[in-house]
Amino acid sequence: MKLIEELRWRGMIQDIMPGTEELLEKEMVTGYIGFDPTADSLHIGSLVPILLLVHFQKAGHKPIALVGGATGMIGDPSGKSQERNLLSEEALQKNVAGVKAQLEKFLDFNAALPNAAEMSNNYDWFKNISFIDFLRDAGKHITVNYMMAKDSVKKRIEGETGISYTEFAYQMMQGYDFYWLYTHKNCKLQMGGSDQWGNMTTGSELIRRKCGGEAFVFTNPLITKADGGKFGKTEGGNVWLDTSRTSPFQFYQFWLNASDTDAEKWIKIFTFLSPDEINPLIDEHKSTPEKRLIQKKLAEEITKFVHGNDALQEALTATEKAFTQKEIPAEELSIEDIEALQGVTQISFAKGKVNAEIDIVSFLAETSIAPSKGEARKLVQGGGISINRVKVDTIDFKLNKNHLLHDKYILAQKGKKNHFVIKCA
RNA sequence: GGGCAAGUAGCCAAGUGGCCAACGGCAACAGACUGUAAAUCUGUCCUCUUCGGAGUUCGGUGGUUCGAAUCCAUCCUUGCCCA
Repeated sequence: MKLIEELRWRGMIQDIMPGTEELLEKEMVTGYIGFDPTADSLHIGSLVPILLLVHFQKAGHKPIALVGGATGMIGDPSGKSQERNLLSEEALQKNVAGVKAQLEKFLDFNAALPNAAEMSNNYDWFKNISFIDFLRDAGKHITVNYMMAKDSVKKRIEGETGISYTEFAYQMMQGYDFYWLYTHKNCKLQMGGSDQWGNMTTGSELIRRKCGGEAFVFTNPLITKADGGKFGKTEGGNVWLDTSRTSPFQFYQFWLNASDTDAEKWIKIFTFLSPDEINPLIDEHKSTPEKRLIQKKLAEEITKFVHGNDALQEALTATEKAFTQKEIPAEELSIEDIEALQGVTQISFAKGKVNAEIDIVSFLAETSIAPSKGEARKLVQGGGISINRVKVDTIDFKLNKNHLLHDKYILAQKGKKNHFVIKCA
């Protein structure tokens, strides 16, 4: 399958400029995607652009991952109804470093390849451009009328918060990035989320007006959930690509928990499986949905892609112990079983307090399973807490040394899906 | 610089002197049902709590009043119009 054809099938193309497909079939194209350093780790929202770059490179083209060290200092108004706070410079540098390190894992930078991936930081060229130069060099070629017609800007102008000059100028910077890459790296294509369409076309417009060049863009649809909720959020917040923030087990669980409709769409987007592999899976899932074949395959593939096979195996084992074997009484679990719960939230607790007997409310608050005693009480009263796989049905429940498994562990569950291993020493 | 309008809990949004920790919706969390799904129903949802309460809120600050999110003054922020 040709690249664009495949991406269309996967549902990864929202808008595409006419001529893009022809260009990609004609020659090896250099294309880029920009990543915002808004945090020091990427989260799964960035997976789609990452995957786009990987597909792009697999198809024989040359990907550039651009980290927005300069643009991150300004703030993109796209999709924001409010002016944003500026990040401090140190925070930004830390973020740039973190994001860069993660991106490096997914692309092939082997310089021997004709289409070796490259990494750039737009701070490298922006730091040397003076304001006057920029106004004369770039600003002169784009009219304010053109800039104001962009959705991201229009919404803010029509809304009641307005838009600062700083954020208004953002699209010029992103446009200049494209122009710079076009002239210095022969980069003719920009990809990105559909909310970036306006910023991206400003770039190809700038290239056309400044040097009569032709540059193309296409966007992927933003990932949504069928129930309208925000993609990439769990009880614990964002799902990150950094294992110290989101363990492989939690990462795997996120995908496993996808609803049927979402899983069917997501498996095309987030895995490299071919139609021949995916279509039968979808059919089988329709006849036996309770097996959740799509969810399992999706979770396996994407966990392996992001964290590697070892991490996937750990996640699978932990899932097995925590969910599949949940009928086994906690007392019969071996030390190995408990320690296999890798990635489940681990908490240390003073053994002395358990030996001395502690009430459930204090225990939950002190282990910060519940944020406060009041919350702990409400959770217990609502039937949301289990200790060693037995539901706690009274707030008078007390923990003592008889609850210690193998003399040091306590298993706790908040709700159906949040497991905790409390290690007492 | 002048005139007008707005600022309420994570978001949207009601409330225009006591019955207000503040209607309603969304999001979120927990329960039932289920397939660790969807839909539906139930509870919680400012903070802490010995569950009896206690404390801190309605852009900021001062004031009027027995009593203010609500009235007055002033300041800040934002939008619109005029110069």
